[in-house]
Amino acid sequence: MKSEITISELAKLMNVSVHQIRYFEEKGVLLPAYFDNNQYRMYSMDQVYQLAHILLLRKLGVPVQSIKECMTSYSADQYGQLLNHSLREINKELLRLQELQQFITKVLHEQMNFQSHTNPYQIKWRETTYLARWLEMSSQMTLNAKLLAEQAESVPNLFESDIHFIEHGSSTITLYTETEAPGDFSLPSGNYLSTQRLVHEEDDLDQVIEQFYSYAAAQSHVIQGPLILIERSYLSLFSQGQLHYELQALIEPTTHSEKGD
DNA sequence: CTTCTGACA
DNA sequence: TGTCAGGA
Repeated sequence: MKSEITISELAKLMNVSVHQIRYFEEKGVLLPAYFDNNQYRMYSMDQVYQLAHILLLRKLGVPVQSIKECMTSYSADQYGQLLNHSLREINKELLRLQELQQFITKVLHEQMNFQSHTNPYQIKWRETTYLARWLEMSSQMTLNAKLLAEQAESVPNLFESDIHFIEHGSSTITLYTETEAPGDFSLPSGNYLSTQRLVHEEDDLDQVIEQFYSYAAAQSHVIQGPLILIERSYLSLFSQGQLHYELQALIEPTTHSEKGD
């Protein structure tokens, strides 16, 4: 009996597809031990070891194209460098995944937080927040694609961040993203009146803002500083065609007696 | 039933 | 990389 195996047996043994084995052959990295009379490829133990090496190199990120010269001419030292390099790549990937993981949990938390409140208005304690200026525009102007495209400095994951719209004075609105201290601008810690809304049209926002101020007045909250509009476009994932906004404004530490039931 | 080549998405 | 055709 012959000790060689067919391509499908090799594939099953090594947990790869038959196609992939032929592909390796096409690229000259894994030749069969011989061809049977019926043109079937036959593989022996040598090929098994060889394929194991190829698969290992693939896992290390070596493209199939370069595996040939790798296996034929690499010194132990060069393999050391290769291993070191892929270790660095893996660490980068790990970091990327951890950031993604953080983002996902953040979205989940914010989504839960948003859904859970029956009263649309809340008072939130906010620690000092540092903001990085990213774009300034006139109050009249609405944010459009052209404006974004023309902006030279791009924020890495702009639409995964909380974009703060703050009106300074009456004619300009500045867009900020959160950052580490010191930043270009900071929001003081304190109690903020907050409301979160989903809006269809950007124009609806004006009404929400009006309502916000009337509510504050009705509750005798004295608003300090500018209105802060936070856009979380990533939360719109849960609601087709609507944008998620949060309005916040610092309120004066009221001394009203709140312990009445 | 298995594999082969070649083409294609 | 998977899948399909058409032949051996």
